[in-house]
Amino acid sequence: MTELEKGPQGRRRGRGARERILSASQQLFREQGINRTGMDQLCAAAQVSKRTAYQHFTGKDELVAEYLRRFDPSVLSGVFDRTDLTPRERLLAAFDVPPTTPLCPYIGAAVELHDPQHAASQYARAYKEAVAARLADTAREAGAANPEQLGEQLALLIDGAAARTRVLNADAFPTAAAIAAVLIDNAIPASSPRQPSDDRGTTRSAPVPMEGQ
Amino acid sequence: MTELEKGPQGRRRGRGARERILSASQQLFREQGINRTGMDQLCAAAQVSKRTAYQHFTGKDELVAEYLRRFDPSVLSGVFDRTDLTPRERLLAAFDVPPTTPLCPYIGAAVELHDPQHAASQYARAYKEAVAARLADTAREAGAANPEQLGEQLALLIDGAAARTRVLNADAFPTAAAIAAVLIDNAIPASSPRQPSDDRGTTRSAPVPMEGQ
DNA sequence: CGTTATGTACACCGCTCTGTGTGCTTACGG
DNA sequence: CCGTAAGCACACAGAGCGGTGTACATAACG
Repeated sequence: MTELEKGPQGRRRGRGARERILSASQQLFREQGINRTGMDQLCAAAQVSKRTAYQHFTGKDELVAEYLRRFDPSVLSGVFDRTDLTPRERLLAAFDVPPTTPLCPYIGAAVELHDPQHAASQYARAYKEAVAARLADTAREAGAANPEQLGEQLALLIDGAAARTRVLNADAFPTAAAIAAVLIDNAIPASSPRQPSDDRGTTRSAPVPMEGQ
Repeated sequence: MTELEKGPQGRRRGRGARERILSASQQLFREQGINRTGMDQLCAAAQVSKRTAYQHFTGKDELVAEYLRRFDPSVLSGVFDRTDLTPRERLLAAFDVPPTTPLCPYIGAAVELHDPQHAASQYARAYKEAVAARLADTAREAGAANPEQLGEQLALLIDGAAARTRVLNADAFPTAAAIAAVLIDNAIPASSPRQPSDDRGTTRSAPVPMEGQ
Protein backbone atom coordinates (compact mmCIF):
# COMPACT_ATOMS: atom_id res chain seq x y z
CA MET A 1 0.00 0.00 0.00
CA THR A 2 0.95 3.60 0.38
CA GLU A 3 1.57 4.02 -3.26
CA LEU A 4 1.96 6.93 -5.53
CA GLU A 5 -1.21 8.78 -5.97
CA LYS A 6 -2.12 11.70 -8.13
CA GLY A 7 -4.49 10.89 -10.87
CA PRO A 8 -4.19 12.25 -14.35
CA GLN A 9 -6.24 15.30 -13.58
CA GLY A 10 -4.12 15.83 -10.52
CA ARG A 11 -6.96 15.08 -8.16
CA ARG A 12 -6.42 13.02 -5.13
CA ARG A 13 -7.66 9.55 -5.66
CA GLY A 14 -7.78 7.21 -2.77
CA ARG A 15 -5.62 4.66 -4.39
CA GLY A 16 -5.41 4.83 -8.16
CA ALA A 17 -8.07 2.36 -9.11
CA ARG A 18 -8.76 4.19 -12.32
CA GLU A 19 -5.20 3.82 -13.48
CA ARG A 20 -5.17 0.14 -12.77
CA ILE A 21 -8.39 -0.32 -14.69
CA LEU A 22 -7.03 1.50 -17.71
CA SER A 23 -3.76 -0.34 -17.46
CA ALA A 24 -5.54 -3.67 -17.42
CA SER A 25 -7.62 -2.51 -20.35
CA GLN A 26 -4.55 -1.82 -22.42
CA GLN A 27 -3.33 -5.30 -21.82
CA LEU A 28 -6.52 -7.33 -22.08
CA PHE A 29 -8.28 -5.45 -24.84
CA ARG A 30 -5.21 -5.72 -26.97
CA GLU A 31 -4.43 -9.32 -26.23
CA GLN A 32 -7.94 -10.70 -26.38
CA GLY A 33 -9.95 -8.09 -28.14
CA ILE A 34 -12.67 -5.94 -26.69
CA ASN A 35 -15.67 -8.19 -27.06
CA ARG A 36 -13.92 -11.20 -25.65
CA THR A 37 -12.90 -9.38 -22.51
CA GLY A 38 -15.61 -9.23 -19.90
CA MET A 39 -15.83 -6.67 -17.18
CA ASP A 40 -15.46 -9.38 -14.57
CA GLN A 41 -12.18 -10.54 -15.98
CA LEU A 42 -10.97 -7.02 -16.44
CA CYS A 43 -11.77 -6.03 -12.88
CA ALA A 44 -10.04 -9.12 -11.58
CA ALA A 45 -6.93 -8.29 -13.57
CA ALA A 46 -6.99 -4.72 -12.33
CA GLN A 47 -7.56 -5.89 -8.76
CA VAL A 48 -10.50 -3.61 -8.58
CA SER A 49 -14.02 -4.34 -7.53
CA LYS A 50 -16.60 -4.21 -10.23
CA ARG A 51 -18.46 -1.60 -8.30
CA THR A 52 -15.49 0.71 -8.35
CA ALA A 53 -15.05 0.28 -12.06
CA TYR A 54 -18.58 1.43 -12.67
CA GLN A 55 -18.03 4.42 -10.44
CA HIS A 56 -15.20 5.56 -12.70
CA PHE A 57 -16.81 4.71 -16.02
CA THR A 58 -20.46 4.86 -16.79
CA GLY A 59 -20.20 1.72 -18.84
CA LYS A 60 -17.94 -0.46 -20.87
CA ASP A 61 -18.33 1.78 -23.88
CA GLU A 62 -16.86 4.72 -22.05
CA LEU A 63 -14.01 2.59 -20.79
CA VAL A 64 -13.25 1.41 -24.29
CA ALA A 65 -13.24 4.96 -25.57
CA GLU A 66 -10.90 6.07 -22.82
CA TYR A 67 -8.67 3.09 -23.48
CA LEU A 68 -8.23 4.20 -27.06
CA ARG A 69 -7.76 7.81 -26.14
CA ARG A 70 -4.75 6.89 -24.04
CA PHE A 71 -2.80 5.52 -26.94
CA ASP A 72 -2.22 8.64 -28.95
CA PRO A 73 0.50 10.62 -27.29
CA SER A 74 3.31 8.18 -26.78
CA VAL A 75 2.98 6.57 -30.13
CA LEU A 76 3.06 9.68 -32.19
CA SER A 77 5.99 11.22 -30.41
CA GLY A 78 7.79 7.92 -30.05
CA VAL A 79 8.75 7.84 -33.68
CA PHE A 80 8.28 11.29 -35.09
CA ASP A 81 10.22 13.19 -32.48
CA ARG A 82 13.43 11.31 -32.92
CA THR A 83 16.10 13.84 -33.66
CA ASP A 84 18.74 11.24 -34.38
CA LEU A 85 17.13 10.38 -37.68
CA THR A 86 16.76 12.21 -40.93
CA PRO A 87 13.20 12.87 -42.04
CA ARG A 88 13.42 10.08 -44.56
CA GLU A 89 14.65 7.70 -41.89
CA ARG A 90 11.84 8.74 -39.61
CA LEU A 91 9.31 7.92 -42.27
CA LEU A 92 10.77 4.47 -42.59
CA ALA A 93 11.12 4.01 -38.86
CA ALA A 94 7.34 3.99 -38.64
CA PHE A 95 7.47 0.54 -40.20
CA ASP A 96 9.90 -0.83 -37.68
CA VAL A 97 7.52 -2.73 -35.49
CA PRO A 98 8.35 -5.78 -33.38
CA PRO A 99 6.80 -8.78 -35.11
CA THR A 100 4.90 -9.80 -32.01
CA THR A 101 2.86 -6.62 -31.80
CA PRO A 102 -0.78 -7.70 -31.49
CA LEU A 103 -2.83 -5.53 -33.81
CA CYS A 104 -3.37 -1.84 -34.07
CA PRO A 105 -6.03 -1.30 -31.41
CA TYR A 106 -7.78 1.29 -33.51
CA ILE A 107 -8.37 -1.11 -36.33
CA GLY A 108 -9.43 -3.74 -33.85
CA ALA A 109 -11.88 -1.41 -32.20
CA ALA A 110 -13.34 -0.22 -35.48
CA VAL A 111 -13.96 -3.78 -36.56
CA GLU A 112 -15.18 -5.11 -33.25
CA LEU A 113 -17.45 -2.25 -32.31
CA HIS A 114 -18.72 -1.95 -35.85
CA ASP A 115 -20.40 1.34 -35.10
CA PRO A 116 -18.85 4.43 -36.70
CA GLN A 117 -20.75 6.60 -34.23
CA HIS A 118 -19.21 4.97 -31.20
CA ALA A 119 -16.89 7.32 -29.36
CA ALA A 120 -14.07 4.83 -29.67
CA SER A 121 -14.53 4.66 -33.43
CA GLN A 122 -14.26 8.41 -33.60
CA TYR A 123 -11.06 8.37 -31.60
CA ALA A 124 -9.78 5.75 -33.98
CA ARG A 125 -10.56 7.94 -36.95
CA ALA A 126 -8.96 10.94 -35.32
CA TYR A 127 -5.86 8.98 -34.49
CA LYS A 128 -5.44 7.61 -37.98
CA GLU A 129 -5.82 11.07 -39.39
CA ALA A 130 -3.28 12.40 -36.93
CA VAL A 131 -0.79 9.76 -37.96
CA ALA A 132 -1.30 10.57 -41.61
CA ALA A 133 -0.82 14.25 -40.82
CA ARG A 134 2.40 13.59 -38.93
CA LEU A 135 3.65 11.49 -41.79
CA ALA A 136 2.76 14.28 -44.15
CA ASP A 137 4.65 16.78 -42.01
CA THR A 138 7.69 14.59 -42.03
CA ALA A 139 7.33 14.03 -45.73
CA ARG A 140 7.27 17.76 -46.24
CA GLU A 141 10.34 18.06 -44.11
CA ALA A 142 12.00 15.46 -46.27
CA GLY A 143 11.22 17.51 -49.34
CA ALA A 144 8.50 15.43 -50.87
CA ALA A 145 6.71 16.89 -53.83
CA ASN A 146 3.24 16.12 -52.52
CA PRO A 147 3.56 15.56 -48.78
CA GLU A 148 -0.12 15.04 -48.05
CA GLN A 149 -0.38 12.37 -50.67
CA LEU A 150 2.74 10.63 -49.46
CA GLY A 151 1.54 10.80 -45.86
CA GLU A 152 -1.75 9.20 -46.77
CA GLN A 153 0.00 6.55 -48.79
CA LEU A 154 2.37 5.62 -46.01
CA ALA A 155 -0.47 5.51 -43.53
CA LEU A 156 -2.28 3.13 -45.80
CA LEU A 157 0.79 0.94 -45.95
CA ILE A 158 0.99 0.79 -42.17
CA ASP A 159 -2.63 -0.23 -41.90
CA GLY A 160 -2.21 -2.78 -44.63
CA ALA A 161 0.74 -4.32 -42.87
CA ALA A 162 -1.16 -4.42 -39.60
CA ALA A 163 -4.22 -6.07 -41.09
CA ARG A 164 -2.26 -8.49 -43.18
CA THR A 165 -0.05 -9.46 -40.30
CA ARG A 166 -3.13 -10.41 -38.39
CA VAL A 167 -4.78 -12.39 -41.12
CA LEU A 168 -1.70 -14.22 -42.33
CA ASN A 169 -0.22 -14.58 -38.88
CA ALA A 170 3.08 -13.49 -40.35
CA ASP A 171 4.91 -10.20 -40.21
CA ALA A 172 4.00 -8.04 -43.19
CA PHE A 173 5.80 -4.88 -42.14
CA PRO A 174 8.99 -5.57 -44.09
CA THR A 175 6.95 -5.73 -47.27
CA ALA A 176 5.26 -2.47 -46.38
CA ALA A 177 8.59 -0.87 -45.62
CA ALA A 178 9.90 -1.90 -49.01
CA ILE A 179 6.97 -0.24 -50.69
CA ALA A 180 7.42 2.81 -48.54
CA ALA A 181 11.02 3.14 -49.62
CA VAL A 182 9.95 3.13 -53.25
CA LEU A 183 7.23 5.69 -52.68
CA ILE A 184 9.50 7.98 -50.71
CA ASP A 185 12.25 7.92 -53.26
CA ASN A 186 9.73 8.51 -55.99
CA ALA A 187 8.25 11.46 -54.18
CA ILE A 188 11.43 13.32 -53.33
CA PRO A 189 12.47 15.14 -56.48
CA ALA A 190 16.23 15.48 -56.52
CA SER A 191 16.45 12.86 -53.92
CA SER A 192 19.31 11.25 -52.16
CA PRO A 193 21.68 8.92 -53.93
CA ARG A 194 19.49 6.07 -53.02
CA GLN A 195 21.03 2.78 -52.25
CA PRO A 196 19.94 -0.52 -53.77
CA SER A 197 16.19 -0.82 -53.57
CA ASP A 198 16.11 -2.99 -50.46
CA ASP A 199 18.07 -0.68 -48.25
CA ARG A 200 15.39 -0.35 -45.67
CA GLY A 201 17.50 -2.19 -43.17
CA THR A 202 19.49 0.97 -42.71
CA THR A 203 16.76 2.64 -40.76
CA ARG A 204 17.21 0.60 -37.61
CA SER A 205 14.85 2.42 -35.36
CA ALA A 206 16.39 0.74 -32.38
CA PRO A 207 14.35 -0.08 -29.32
CA VAL A 208 11.33 2.09 -29.85
CA PRO A 209 8.35 0.03 -28.78
CA MET A 210 6.06 1.57 -31.36
CA GLU A 211 2.68 0.18 -30.79
CA GLY A 212 0.73 2.23 -33.22
CA GLN A 213 0.94 0.12 -36.31
CA MET B 1 -33.49 -45.99 -47.08
CA THR B 2 -33.59 -45.73 -50.82
CA GLU B 3 -32.11 -42.37 -50.06
CA LEU B 4 -28.48 -42.01 -50.80
CA GLU B 5 -26.74 -38.78 -51.29
CA LYS B 6 -26.03 -36.50 -48.45
CA GLY B 7 -22.87 -35.02 -49.71
CA PRO B 8 -21.68 -31.71 -48.41
CA GLN B 9 -22.97 -30.27 -51.63
CA GLY B 10 -26.07 -32.25 -50.79
CA ARG B 11 -28.70 -32.21 -53.43
CA ARG B 12 -32.18 -33.20 -52.90
CA ARG B 13 -32.88 -31.59 -49.59
CA GLY B 14 -36.51 -31.31 -48.78
CA ARG B 15 -36.30 -27.68 -49.54
CA GLY B 16 -32.86 -26.15 -49.44
CA ALA B 17 -32.65 -24.98 -45.88
CA ARG B 18 -28.88 -25.21 -45.90
CA GLU B 19 -28.60 -22.88 -48.83
CA ARG B 20 -30.86 -20.33 -47.25
CA ILE B 21 -28.84 -20.43 -44.07
CA LEU B 22 -25.60 -19.85 -45.92
CA SER B 23 -27.16 -17.16 -47.99
CA ALA B 24 -28.38 -15.35 -44.92
CA SER B 25 -24.93 -15.75 -43.40
CA GLN B 26 -23.33 -13.99 -46.33
CA GLN B 27 -25.57 -11.06 -45.84
CA LEU B 28 -25.74 -10.73 -42.08
CA PHE B 29 -22.19 -11.64 -41.18
CA ARG B 30 -20.93 -9.11 -43.64
CA GLU B 31 -23.32 -6.36 -42.76
CA GLN B 32 -23.24 -6.72 -39.01
CA GLY B 33 -20.19 -8.77 -38.28
CA ILE B 34 -20.07 -12.28 -36.93
CA ASN B 35 -20.27 -11.67 -33.21
CA ARG B 36 -23.11 -9.25 -33.50
CA THR B 37 -25.24 -11.68 -35.46
CA GLY B 38 -27.03 -14.19 -33.29
CA MET B 39 -28.26 -17.53 -34.44
CA ASP B 40 -31.81 -16.49 -33.71
CA GLN B 41 -31.62 -13.53 -36.00
CA LEU B 42 -29.84 -15.53 -38.64
CA CYS B 43 -32.41 -18.29 -38.59
CA ALA B 44 -35.20 -15.78 -38.82
CA ALA B 45 -33.59 -14.15 -41.85
CA ALA B 46 -33.10 -17.54 -43.48
CA GLN B 47 -36.66 -18.53 -42.66
CA VAL B 48 -35.34 -21.64 -41.06
CA SER B 49 -36.02 -23.05 -37.66
CA LYS B 50 -33.14 -23.00 -35.25
CA ARG B 51 -33.41 -26.71 -34.88
CA THR B 52 -32.85 -27.21 -38.58
CA ALA B 53 -29.83 -24.95 -38.55
CA TYR B 54 -28.18 -27.03 -35.89
CA GLN B 55 -28.91 -30.15 -37.83
CA HIS B 56 -26.92 -28.81 -40.75
CA PHE B 57 -24.08 -27.28 -38.76
CA THR B 58 -22.72 -28.59 -35.53
CA GLY B 59 -22.37 -25.07 -34.24
CA LYS B 60 -21.89 -21.47 -35.14
CA ASP B 61 -18.19 -21.98 -35.62
CA GLU B 62 -18.74 -24.49 -38.37
CA LEU B 63 -21.26 -22.20 -40.00
CA VAL B 64 -18.82 -19.33 -39.93
CA ALA B 65 -16.12 -21.47 -41.46
CA GLU B 66 -18.42 -22.61 -44.22
CA TYR B 67 -19.53 -19.05 -44.81
CA LEU B 68 -15.95 -18.01 -45.48
CA ARG B 69 -15.24 -21.04 -47.59
CA ARG B 70 -18.00 -20.01 -49.97
CA PHE B 71 -16.39 -16.75 -50.88
CA ASP B 72 -13.31 -17.90 -52.69
CA PRO B 73 -14.30 -19.00 -56.14
CA SER B 74 -16.29 -16.17 -57.55
CA VAL B 75 -14.04 -13.46 -56.27
CA LEU B 76 -10.85 -14.81 -57.66
CA SER B 77 -12.22 -15.53 -61.09
CA GLY B 78 -14.29 -12.38 -61.14
CA VAL B 79 -11.32 -10.16 -61.72
CA PHE B 80 -8.47 -12.34 -62.82
CA ASP B 81 -10.22 -14.16 -65.62
CA ARG B 82 -11.21 -11.10 -67.52
CA THR B 83 -9.87 -11.48 -71.01
CA ASP B 84 -10.85 -8.01 -72.07
CA LEU B 85 -8.07 -6.49 -70.01
CA THR B 86 -4.34 -6.52 -70.31
CA PRO B 87 -2.47 -8.09 -67.39
CA ARG B 88 -1.55 -4.67 -66.13
CA GLU B 89 -5.15 -3.55 -66.28
CA ARG B 90 -6.22 -6.67 -64.46
CA LEU B 91 -3.82 -5.89 -61.65
CA LEU B 92 -5.32 -2.46 -61.31
CA ALA B 93 -8.87 -3.73 -61.66
CA ALA B 94 -8.42 -5.48 -58.33
CA PHE B 95 -8.61 -2.06 -56.74
CA ASP B 96 -11.83 -1.12 -58.42
CA VAL B 97 -14.21 -1.72 -55.58
CA PRO B 98 -17.53 -0.03 -55.03
CA PRO B 99 -17.08 2.37 -52.13
CA THR B 100 -19.96 0.88 -50.22
CA THR B 101 -18.39 -2.57 -49.94
CA PRO B 102 -18.57 -3.50 -46.26
CA LEU B 103 -15.22 -4.99 -45.29
CA CYS B 104 -13.26 -7.92 -46.50
CA PRO B 105 -14.93 -10.76 -44.60
CA TYR B 106 -11.65 -12.52 -44.11
CA ILE B 107 -10.13 -9.61 -42.27
CA GLY B 108 -13.33 -9.21 -40.30
CA ALA B 109 -13.33 -12.86 -39.32
CA ALA B 110 -9.67 -12.86 -38.36
CA VAL B 111 -10.21 -9.89 -36.09
CA GLU B 112 -13.53 -10.95 -34.64
CA LEU B 113 -12.70 -14.58 -34.00
CA HIS B 114 -9.27 -13.71 -32.77
CA ASP B 115 -8.17 -17.32 -32.85
CA PRO B 116 -5.64 -18.27 -35.54
CA GLN B 117 -6.52 -21.91 -35.02
CA HIS B 118 -10.16 -21.41 -35.87
CA ALA B 119 -11.11 -23.09 -39.10
CA ALA B 120 -12.41 -19.80 -40.43
CA SER B 121 -9.10 -18.09 -39.70
CA GLN B 122 -7.32 -20.77 -41.66
CA TYR B 123 -9.64 -20.30 -44.60
CA ALA B 124 -8.92 -16.60 -44.37
CA ARG B 125 -5.20 -17.21 -44.50
CA ALA B 126 -5.56 -19.57 -47.42
CA TYR B 127 -7.67 -17.09 -49.30
CA LYS B 128 -5.28 -14.23 -48.79
CA GLU B 129 -2.44 -16.38 -49.97
CA ALA B 130 -4.44 -17.43 -52.99
CA VAL B 131 -5.11 -13.83 -53.91
CA ALA B 132 -1.45 -12.97 -53.58
CA ALA B 133 -0.60 -15.93 -55.78
CA ARG B 134 -3.08 -14.89 -58.43
CA LEU B 135 -1.71 -11.38 -58.37
CA ALA B 136 1.76 -12.79 -58.72
CA ASP B 137 0.68 -14.87 -61.70
CA THR B 138 -0.81 -11.85 -63.35
CA ALA B 139 2.28 -9.84 -62.51
CA ARG B 140 4.40 -12.47 -64.17
CA GLU B 141 2.14 -12.35 -67.18
CA ALA B 142 2.62 -8.61 -67.26
CA GLY B 143 6.34 -9.07 -67.33
CA ALA B 144 7.22 -7.96 -63.84
CA ALA B 145 10.77 -8.47 -62.75
CA ASN B 146 9.86 -10.03 -59.43
CA PRO B 147 6.27 -11.23 -59.71
CA GLU B 148 6.02 -12.82 -56.27
CA GLN B 149 7.15 -9.65 -54.62
CA LEU B 150 4.78 -7.51 -56.63
CA GLY B 151 1.92 -9.86 -55.90
CA GLU B 152 2.55 -9.68 -52.19
CA GLN B 153 2.85 -5.92 -52.36
CA LEU B 154 -0.41 -5.47 -54.21
CA ALA B 155 -2.15 -7.82 -51.81
CA LEU B 156 -0.93 -5.71 -48.94
CA LEU B 157 -2.27 -2.61 -50.63
CA ILE B 158 -5.68 -4.18 -51.00
CA ASP B 159 -5.78 -5.15 -47.35
CA GLY B 160 -4.58 -1.74 -46.34
CA ALA B 161 -7.30 -0.07 -48.35
CA ALA B 162 -9.90 -2.37 -46.84
CA ALA B 163 -8.82 -1.76 -43.27
CA ARG B 164 -8.36 1.94 -43.72
CA THR B 165 -11.70 2.31 -45.42
CA ARG B 166 -13.30 0.79 -42.39
CA VAL B 167 -11.48 2.86 -39.82
CA LEU B 168 -11.74 6.18 -41.60
CA ASN B 169 -15.19 5.52 -42.97
CA ALA B 170 -13.94 6.82 -46.29
CA ASP B 171 -12.92 5.04 -49.45
CA ALA B 172 -9.20 4.36 -49.46
CA PHE B 173 -9.01 2.24 -52.60
CA PRO B 174 -8.14 5.12 -54.93
CA THR B 175 -5.06 5.82 -52.85
CA ALA B 176 -4.14 2.17 -52.94
CA ALA B 177 -4.66 2.06 -56.68
CA ALA B 178 -2.35 5.02 -57.12
CA ILE B 179 0.37 3.24 -55.19
CA ALA B 180 -0.26 0.11 -57.17
CA ALA B 181 0.24 1.96 -60.41
CA VAL B 182 3.61 3.20 -59.22
CA LEU B 183 4.71 -0.23 -58.08
CA ILE B 184 3.59 -1.90 -61.25
CA ASP B 185 5.34 0.57 -63.50
CA ASN B 186 8.43 0.31 -61.36
CA ALA B 187 8.39 -3.47 -61.56
CA ILE B 188 7.93 -3.87 -65.28
CA PRO B 189 11.31 -3.27 -66.89
CA ALA B 190 10.79 -1.77 -70.31
CA SER B 191 7.26 -0.94 -69.44
CA SER B 192 4.42 0.53 -71.34
CA PRO B 193 4.22 4.15 -72.40
CA ARG B 194 2.32 5.04 -69.31
CA GLN B 195 -0.11 7.83 -69.27
CA PRO B 196 -0.11 10.65 -66.76
CA SER B 197 0.35 9.28 -63.31
CA ASP B 198 -3.27 9.38 -62.30
CA ASP B 199 -4.55 7.31 -65.13
CA ARG B 200 -6.01 4.64 -62.91
CA GLY B 201 -9.46 5.78 -63.92
CA THR B 202 -8.91 4.12 -67.25
CA THR B 203 -9.17 0.67 -65.78
CA ARG B 204 -12.85 0.91 -65.07
CA SER B 205 -13.51 -2.67 -64.23
CA ALA B 206 -17.13 -2.14 -65.10
CA PRO B 207 -19.86 -3.97 -63.26
CA VAL B 208 -17.86 -6.66 -61.55
CA PRO B 209 -19.22 -6.91 -58.05
CA MET B 210 -15.85 -7.75 -56.56
CA GLU B 211 -16.40 -8.48 -52.98
CA GLY B 212 -12.99 -9.71 -52.04
CA GLN B 213 -11.24 -6.53 -51.16
C1' DC C 1 -11.21 13.59 15.89
C1' DG C 2 -14.84 13.01 12.37
C1' DT C 3 -16.44 13.73 7.67
C1' DT C 4 -16.25 12.48 3.05
C1' DA C 5 -14.64 10.67 -1.01
C1' DT C 6 -12.92 6.31 -2.41
C1' DG C 7 -12.66 1.41 -2.69
C1' DT C 8 -14.38 -3.39 -1.38
C1' DA C 9 -17.13 -7.75 -1.21
C1' DC C 10 -20.72 -10.24 -2.95
C1' DA C 11 -25.06 -11.28 -4.24
C1' DC C 12 -28.18 -10.37 -7.72
C1' DC C 13 -31.03 -8.68 -11.93
C1' DG C 14 -32.25 -8.92 -16.65
C1' DC C 15 -30.73 -9.84 -20.96
C1' DT C 16 -28.73 -12.27 -24.82
C1' DC C 17 -26.24 -15.87 -26.47
C1' DT C 18 -25.37 -20.79 -28.13
C1' DG C 19 -27.28 -25.00 -28.14
C1' DT C 20 -31.20 -29.00 -27.11
C1' DG C 21 -35.30 -31.87 -26.32
C1' DT C 22 -39.64 -33.01 -27.85
C1' DG C 23 -43.30 -33.67 -30.53
C1' DC C 24 -45.68 -32.38 -34.84
C1' DT C 25 -46.02 -31.38 -40.02
C1' DT C 26 -44.79 -31.61 -44.62
C1' DA C 27 -42.62 -33.01 -48.99
C1' DC C 28 -40.79 -36.30 -51.87
C1' DG C 29 -39.62 -40.67 -53.94
C1' DG C 30 -40.54 -45.36 -54.53
C1' DC D 1 -50.27 -44.07 -51.16
C1' DC D 2 -47.32 -44.77 -47.71
C1' DG D 3 -42.73 -44.37 -45.37
C1' DT D 4 -39.16 -41.66 -44.30
C1' DA D 5 -36.37 -37.98 -43.93
C1' DA D 6 -36.40 -33.01 -43.89
C1' DG D 7 -38.12 -29.26 -41.69
C1' DC D 8 -40.85 -26.71 -38.03
C1' DA D 9 -42.55 -24.56 -33.48
C1' DC D 10 -41.57 -23.79 -29.05
C1' DA D 11 -39.87 -23.98 -24.79
C1' DC D 12 -35.99 -24.27 -22.12
C1' DA D 13 -31.24 -25.13 -20.24
C1' DG D 14 -26.80 -23.11 -19.00
C1' DA D 15 -23.54 -19.77 -19.37
C1' DG D 16 -21.72 -15.19 -19.78
C1' DC D 17 -22.60 -10.67 -20.25
C1' DG D 18 -23.22 -5.64 -18.61
C1' DG D 19 -24.71 -3.37 -14.79
C1' DT D 20 -26.64 -2.48 -9.79
C1' DG D 21 -27.82 -2.47 -4.65
C1' DT D 22 -26.35 -2.85 -0.22
C1' DA D 23 -23.55 -2.71 3.55
C1' DC D 24 -18.98 -2.25 5.07
C1' DA D 25 -13.90 -0.70 5.13
C1' DT D 26 -10.27 2.61 4.58
C1' DA D 27 -7.60 6.59 3.23
C1' DA D 28 -7.15 11.55 3.04
C1' DC D 29 -7.70 15.92 4.93
C1' DG D 30 -9.94 19.47 7.52
